[in-house]
Amino acid sequence: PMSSRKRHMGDRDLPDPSRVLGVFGLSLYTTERDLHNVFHKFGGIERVTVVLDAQTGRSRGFAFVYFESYEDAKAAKEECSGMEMDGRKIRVDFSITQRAHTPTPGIYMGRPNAKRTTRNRYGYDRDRVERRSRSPYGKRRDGGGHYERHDRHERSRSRSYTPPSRKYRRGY
DNA sequence: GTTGAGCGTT
Repeated sequence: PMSSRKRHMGDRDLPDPSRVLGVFGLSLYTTERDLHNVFHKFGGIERVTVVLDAQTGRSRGFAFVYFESYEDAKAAKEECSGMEMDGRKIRVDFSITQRAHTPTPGIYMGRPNAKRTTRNRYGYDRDRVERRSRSPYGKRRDGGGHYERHDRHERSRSRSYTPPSRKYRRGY
């Protein structure tokens, strides 16, 4: 929608305005409830999501706030960026992504009713997965739910998908 | 109460 905005040199990759705000630099103790309390003053909110670490369940220090109207999102962004919450200066911007990532993108999950053996204990055959990633099969049988697809939106946004498990495990 | 850059799970 608003992407027809003119872009100039030096106008980097600013996120397109939208109803979704990304909130960064959060304290680990700031909750969705806290965020709602602050942001709802600017208008109707669809939902607030603090992104949690899958392993520990702790906040990863950022969140997404879905407004019902773009105008309210814009106002909230302008008013709240730089504001202090739980001792931390937060940064608020329009979100780049519009939704959470699809859980399992482009991975062959094996035949749904295949036996789980030692080699296949993950619920899918790992060898097949690797084989496929090097040279994908021509025939895809998406109808059977054998393949989980990366949805179009995400695909167009991300050049190379990196599984969260690898991306966020930084040696410790 | 990590010391802190970051764009996402069910």
